Amino acid sequence: MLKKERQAYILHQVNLHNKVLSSSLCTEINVSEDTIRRDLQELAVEGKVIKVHGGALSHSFNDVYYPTNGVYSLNEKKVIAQKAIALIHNGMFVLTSGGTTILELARCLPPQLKATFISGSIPAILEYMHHPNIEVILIGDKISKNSKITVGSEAIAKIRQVKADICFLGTNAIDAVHGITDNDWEVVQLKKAMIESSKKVVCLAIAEKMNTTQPIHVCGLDKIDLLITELQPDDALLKPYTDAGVRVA
Amino acid sequence: MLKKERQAYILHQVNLHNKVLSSSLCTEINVSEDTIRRDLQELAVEGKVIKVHGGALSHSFNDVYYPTNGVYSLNEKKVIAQKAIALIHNGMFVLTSGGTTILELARCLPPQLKATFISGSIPAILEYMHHPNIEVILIGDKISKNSKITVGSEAIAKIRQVKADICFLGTNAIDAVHGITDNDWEVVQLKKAMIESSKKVVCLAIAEKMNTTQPIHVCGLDKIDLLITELQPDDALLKPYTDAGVRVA
DNA sequence: CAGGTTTTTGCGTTTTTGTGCAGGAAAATA
DNA sequence: TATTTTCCTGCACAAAAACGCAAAAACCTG
Repeated sequence: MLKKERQAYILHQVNLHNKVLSSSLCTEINVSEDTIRRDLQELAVEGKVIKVHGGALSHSFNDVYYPTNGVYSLNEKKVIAQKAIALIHNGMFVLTSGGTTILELARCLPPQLKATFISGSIPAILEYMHHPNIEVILIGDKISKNSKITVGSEAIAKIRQVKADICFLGTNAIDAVHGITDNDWEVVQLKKAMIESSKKVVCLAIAEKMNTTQPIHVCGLDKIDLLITELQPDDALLKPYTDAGVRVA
Repeated sequence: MLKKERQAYILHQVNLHNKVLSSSLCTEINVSEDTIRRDLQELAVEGKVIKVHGGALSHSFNDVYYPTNGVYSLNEKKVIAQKAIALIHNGMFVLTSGGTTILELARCLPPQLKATFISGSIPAILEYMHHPNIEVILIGDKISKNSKITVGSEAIAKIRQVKADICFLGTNAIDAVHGITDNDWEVVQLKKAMIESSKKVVCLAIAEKMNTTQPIHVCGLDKIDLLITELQPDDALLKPYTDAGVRVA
């Protein structure tokens, strides 16, 4: 990895999360802590980041620190993302839907990972594009402006053509009886196709979405190989799902 | 292998992967590392690549990580965008390439306009999505990270399926003798397909790009219905093109 | 086409750059 | 205050770049 490349990655991380730890960066990029420190030093004198003890901060950090907004339930989603990332290995073909949880997954992908990501979600694609080592395949078709995802028969046909190793579904509603449900007919069609085209289906859901339903049926629990939430696997909330035969993490 | 040939190959690799290592290039092309270094040096002073320790980076590398602030020659591009917009009417199917000029066109679209825009350029698509009344069709395929556009046979096949009313091409180089040329093989393939799929081909170019050439041929002037620049139609610079039968605006 | 010039390329040698490591200083934490 | 973490300095080593040089190829040119 080139020096400039590494610094660009660091900068991207800083701008994304508003802060970076030198300790975590050095394990991510697999260089010594000194190198990271020197990089942060350089970026600091260039005015790109603010260097602090233990890492660096984004310039806009001061502005966005007090309002604790950002993405809704960000920490929960980070936990989910980390669990999901553990399932992705080099060389895999990964199919993903859209949604903020998927977005967080995209942001947290380790830079050394070499895999192919396939999606029709514009925000997700934008994140994948920033990654140095992953190949990005975009599913094309008409764009649904509110869900920012490509929808339509062409998109579904394309998804049917791929055979992915794993599929990550951001979930709007999941319930032990009704399985996964959603509220956008076209998005549901896509998710169905994605499930059919993947060897393994992983469902990402924050606990809040559990035991809720939406009007349109996506699939039953039997189609789901793994359910990832921010909870501990033995949490009582998850029992109905394990009882139904779904693995949880 | 000729020197020019080699440099074109290097440039292509840089544009394709955003970076090249001198070490890998010299084994690929089978020349000494010095030669590669000299090539990269030359390409760097020509502004084609950014030379760094260990290899070189694409110029658009930075854009991938830091959002492009000041667009180059913004005012000229605004003028061009306005002229182009005058050609778009309600109900039209519009095919566009990528590039900052196209982006400016996207930003300046009047909000009442109802049309369908088709593109594989991610930045362009993002702009179109913000528009209240236009339909957006995204051409899918593998994403080229440096040009932020989808490239590949699937994308070309999709473009061939459409029959657009008008096609706007952002232009890297145009010349009265060689016509339109570019430096990325895959992007050229797309542009060719777009030209074939459109009733009318409009070429957008800032004057600076005129009378310059790039290694790869896109099309001759005979394919172009209209050439839009920021210049007055009777500007002397445009004479070679009007003489060749191209309408200018 | 002979002779000279320029361009291009490869090979040592020297210099610079990038990186990691060790030990002590400084800062945060308890 | 004690202890851990982070930081800084100097140093060593390896990789890459710069430089000078020479051989070879290409190219003028009368």
